[in-house]
Amino acid sequence: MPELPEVEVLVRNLAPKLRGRRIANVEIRRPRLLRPDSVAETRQALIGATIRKLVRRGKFLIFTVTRHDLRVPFTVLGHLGMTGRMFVQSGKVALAKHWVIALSFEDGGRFVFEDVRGFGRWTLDVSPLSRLGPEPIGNAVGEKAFARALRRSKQAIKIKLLDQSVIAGVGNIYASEALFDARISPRHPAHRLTGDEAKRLWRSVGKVLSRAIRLGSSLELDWEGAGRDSGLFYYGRSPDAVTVSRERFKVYEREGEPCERCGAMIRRIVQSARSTYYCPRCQRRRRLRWVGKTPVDGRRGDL
DNA sequence: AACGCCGCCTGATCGC
DNA sequence: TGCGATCAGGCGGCGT
Repeated sequence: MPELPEVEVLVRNLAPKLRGRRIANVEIRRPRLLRPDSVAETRQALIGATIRKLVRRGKFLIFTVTRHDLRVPFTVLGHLGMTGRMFVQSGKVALAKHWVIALSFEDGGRFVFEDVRGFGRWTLDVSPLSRLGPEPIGNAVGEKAFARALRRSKQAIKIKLLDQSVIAGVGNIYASEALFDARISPRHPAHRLTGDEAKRLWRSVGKVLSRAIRLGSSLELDWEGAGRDSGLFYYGRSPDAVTVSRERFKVYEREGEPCERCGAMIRRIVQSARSTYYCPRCQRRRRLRWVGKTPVDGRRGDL
């Protein structure tokens, strides 16, 4: 599933290929991805427009677009959902099997958004951006807001890491990976994390995501027509994708395998209908001792 | 305001 | 072997 690192690698790859290209035509196969816009609105806005810039925020792709008849640039917000892919094609290449949106450029090239399940987004509505929490990398001050959000919630910390208003860009894979790195139990109630644990977790999230970005850029994958220079990897359930990606994860989808730190068997639990993987020995809950009405950190106990 | 739950969606895999 | 059931899960919306 595409999370922050996958989107970051994708954006770095796409940005130079899209910059300055003028859109001649827009084809839309699944209008649902445009919500709340209509096909007509989208086509009217984009045909004749030029892509100027592409950046990432959380798991969103932010396209900045200009038009001769508009004084100010506007924004298209993209999201890969669960199964989205995007690539730029040149020459005569067949459209990908599950293409959902295709932009033809005046120079003959093409931008393709492919999405098997159609959970992605492609919209002029930028309101989702305002609900995002702090960027976990390259953001020295975000830790404060992150820690504050954790203090407000009694939910398990794993669940909070998936909440994009708490921290932007973390998905199911890297939530487990970050908690393993920080040695924090996925079941620990968010508001019970100490200041030190919150700081450690924030740093682990940054570390795990940064590493994934580094690894992503070193891998090749030939997306239909995207070319072998794409420097992209894709995590999926097909045997090939798993082989490519699995080695990057220390706990994700490793139930029953030994923890690389302590050798204990990695476990899988279900939280909010999503799989969580963790090491039951490295990631034990603190056992709280109560002195009167005040919790005091005790030794690490069982889960 | 926090939180649980549902709907969306299709391909791979499971179970009988 | 065949086929229906189940699983995978990001996110917006809705009800409590």
